[in-house]
Amino acid sequence: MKFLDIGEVSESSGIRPSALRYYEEIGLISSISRHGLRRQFPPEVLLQLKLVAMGKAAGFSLEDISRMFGQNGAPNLPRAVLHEKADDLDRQIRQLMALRDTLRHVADCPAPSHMECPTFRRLVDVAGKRGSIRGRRGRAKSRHL
Amino acid sequence: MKFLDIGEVSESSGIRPSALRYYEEIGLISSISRHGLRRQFPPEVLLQLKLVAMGKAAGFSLEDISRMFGQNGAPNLPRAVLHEKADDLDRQIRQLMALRDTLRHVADCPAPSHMECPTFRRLVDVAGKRGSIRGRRGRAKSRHL
DNA sequence: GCTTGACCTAAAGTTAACTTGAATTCGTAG
DNA sequence: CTACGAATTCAAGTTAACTTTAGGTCAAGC
Repeated sequence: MKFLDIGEVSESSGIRPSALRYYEEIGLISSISRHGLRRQFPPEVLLQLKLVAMGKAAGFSLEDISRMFGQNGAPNLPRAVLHEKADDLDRQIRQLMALRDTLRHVADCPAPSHMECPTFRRLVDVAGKRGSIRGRRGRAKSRHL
Repeated sequence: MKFLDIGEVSESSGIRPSALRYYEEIGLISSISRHGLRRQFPPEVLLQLKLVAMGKAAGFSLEDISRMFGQNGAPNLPRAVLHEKADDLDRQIRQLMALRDTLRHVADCPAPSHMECPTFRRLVDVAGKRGSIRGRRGRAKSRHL
């Protein structure tokens, strides 16, 4: 039984102990037992935390993330919903690629006002004309489980 | 001179008037004049808001975004920094793709515990072993302009 | 046995990004 | 000219995701 205490988990995940305690409090991860007062984490927690990091990078709330991969690592969302989320991610990826290209363009284009540069405008106009740009926080929550 | 008032901007951007006022307050966008009390926005504001949406989807703070594309639409960051941000985005895109694939995998894989599924573990292990996973908020701000 | 360092809890504080509410001001249509 | 609706300001409230602080606990090494 090689369990990790919070300092080790923090060290190798790069997440602060206070955040790890918070994650446990909200049920995102869980420690397996205590050694005295100290939480003992199973090694899989590191993989879970990686998933959490990916979810955060995608802008999901911790609540969404724990619904996607229940503390056990198994999702408690129906397949269809997971596929929807994957589709959302595809849209978001296209947006990020557009932003990346835009950034590189503005870094290199010598035009004084980008607003009139056709290349710039074309870049910005990628990623779907209407809708589907799910906000990163707030009301979006009420819209999709 | 066809200017837009806040309701029209809100309507066609999907952003609430209160948010638009907030954006103006923090200098992210700016109205050109007033008609009575009412703000008049130039049409380019819609393009700017699209940029803002892309930046938000990437997890940048509004402050970061306004540094990237000053209210004029011209960035006030040096080229090198912009390229760095583009590189960050590339890393993030790879992460989102990994998450997307993971999501599709868990939706379809019938294994009871994903933690032991090799396909699952491989998917999660994409996107760089160490570092570079810039947090979405908080201390990261102090790290990179 | 005592100290030390890593951990603990509970409660309060922080920040970004908005939203809400209350009281007020316009311009336009009738 | 008056009423209406869309906008305005300013202050206060909200939420997620943590961090900070204060005071306490414990196991391991000397």
